[in-house]
Amino acid sequence: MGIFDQMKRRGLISQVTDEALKSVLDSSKVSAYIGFDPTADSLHVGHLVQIFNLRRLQEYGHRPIAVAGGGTGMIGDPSGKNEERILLDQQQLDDNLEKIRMQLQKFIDFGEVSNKALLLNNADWLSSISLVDFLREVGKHFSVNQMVAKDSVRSRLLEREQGISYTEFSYMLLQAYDFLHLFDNYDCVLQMGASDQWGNITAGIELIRKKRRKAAYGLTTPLVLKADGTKFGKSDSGTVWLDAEKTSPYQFYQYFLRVEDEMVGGYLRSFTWLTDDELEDLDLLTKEKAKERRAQKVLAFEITRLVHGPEMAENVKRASEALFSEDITTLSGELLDIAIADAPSYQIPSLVISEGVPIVDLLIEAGLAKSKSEARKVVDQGGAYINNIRVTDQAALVSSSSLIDGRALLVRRGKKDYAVVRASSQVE
RNA sequence: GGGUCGGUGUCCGAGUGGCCAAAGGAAGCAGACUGUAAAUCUGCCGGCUCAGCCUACGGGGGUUCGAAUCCCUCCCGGCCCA
Repeated sequence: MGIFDQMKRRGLISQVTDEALKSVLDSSKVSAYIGFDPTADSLHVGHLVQIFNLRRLQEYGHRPIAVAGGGTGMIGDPSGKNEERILLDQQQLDDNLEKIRMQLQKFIDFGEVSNKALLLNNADWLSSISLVDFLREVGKHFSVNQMVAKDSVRSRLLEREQGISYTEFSYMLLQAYDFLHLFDNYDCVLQMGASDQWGNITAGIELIRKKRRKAAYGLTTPLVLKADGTKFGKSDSGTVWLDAEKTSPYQFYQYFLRVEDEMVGGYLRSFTWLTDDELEDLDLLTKEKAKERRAQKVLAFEITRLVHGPEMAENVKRASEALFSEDITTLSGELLDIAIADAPSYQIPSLVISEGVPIVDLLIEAGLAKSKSEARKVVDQGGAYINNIRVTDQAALVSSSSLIDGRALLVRRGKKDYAVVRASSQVE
């Protein structure tokens, strides 16, 4: 089965500009690109669909091109945004770009294979073109009438309170120019992206058609959503990032473990390389033995493995199992260490804990509450636990007697937020 | 530049001199039920040295016993006109 059918089967295709794309992909090796604007210092799970698509392309022998938006990032894509963005400064963009570059390299092979991937920065060609040239070469081919009709622009035009600046209005032209540039210099004939990129992608295809009289293709993937219809990739604590510094592998794993039944099948298809048979088996298990959450477990493990590596996936899986087991206190010594090695944790000098630490302070120190008021409320409402035992007294002191194996204890807030508190011998 | 409407807590959005830490909704948090799911129900939802105090209704200044509410000024945004 070709890549097109494979993607289709997995529900990864929202729209294509031309059905002929299938035969193009099946009968030849092409170059295709996806752009990533450096709007933050890390990519997040929402980007994974696109990253994995590049990877799929490569597996099928095509050449993936990842374009880092050093140039377009300076402008700001209005697609999917209902308000004008704040412009990022150069320094921030550069920093972001560098981090994103590092992340992309983990997923796509830029090495010595014949169809090795390319990583380009559109600032290289966008920042050098003069405005007058750009308007003559690119702008001339677009009618404002059509641009205004594009979803990303129209919604902003219709909005009462929020307009759109000329800067953002121009964004689609820059992206169109990117495609033209890649078409000319890298034989790139396909651009992919999320469905909100449709307008920008077709703009590029039109530009190529008008200027070069050649065909280029576009393919969009469905926007990944959560069961409640909101955007995927936002957890309670915010965006789920790929950067382990911003979202710990433990939290990352947990996010996918908690995916709703009705979404898990789709996520497995988007984010893993399981075979059709495996997928169907898991679908069935979700349906008939939902309680076991087999699919969620596979999803969480697989995606953590892809993003953070097999070893880390194993560790956080173990940590999750240990933390959520009832008899945490019976775990001891070595086993405890292994279990909680990659759980969120912080250290507290043993001298301090031997004097007793107020539960309220402990919750804050462990990062489970933002203020004393919040911590008190949690205790009041019965949401505070030490070693999985509920603490209801606001004034309760936690002392060394709570330490498991004399070394660590477990603080929990609510059902699922844990922190491991380790006692350290040095006093700082 | 002119006119006009607007800027309220995480977001949306009421409030037009005291009863306002500010209606309502959403989000979020905790609890119950479950499966670390969804739905539902209950409570909470600015901070603190917590029957009190402090900080908050774009910024600054003023009027007043008292302002989110009135006045002045500045900043920001929408729309219309130039």
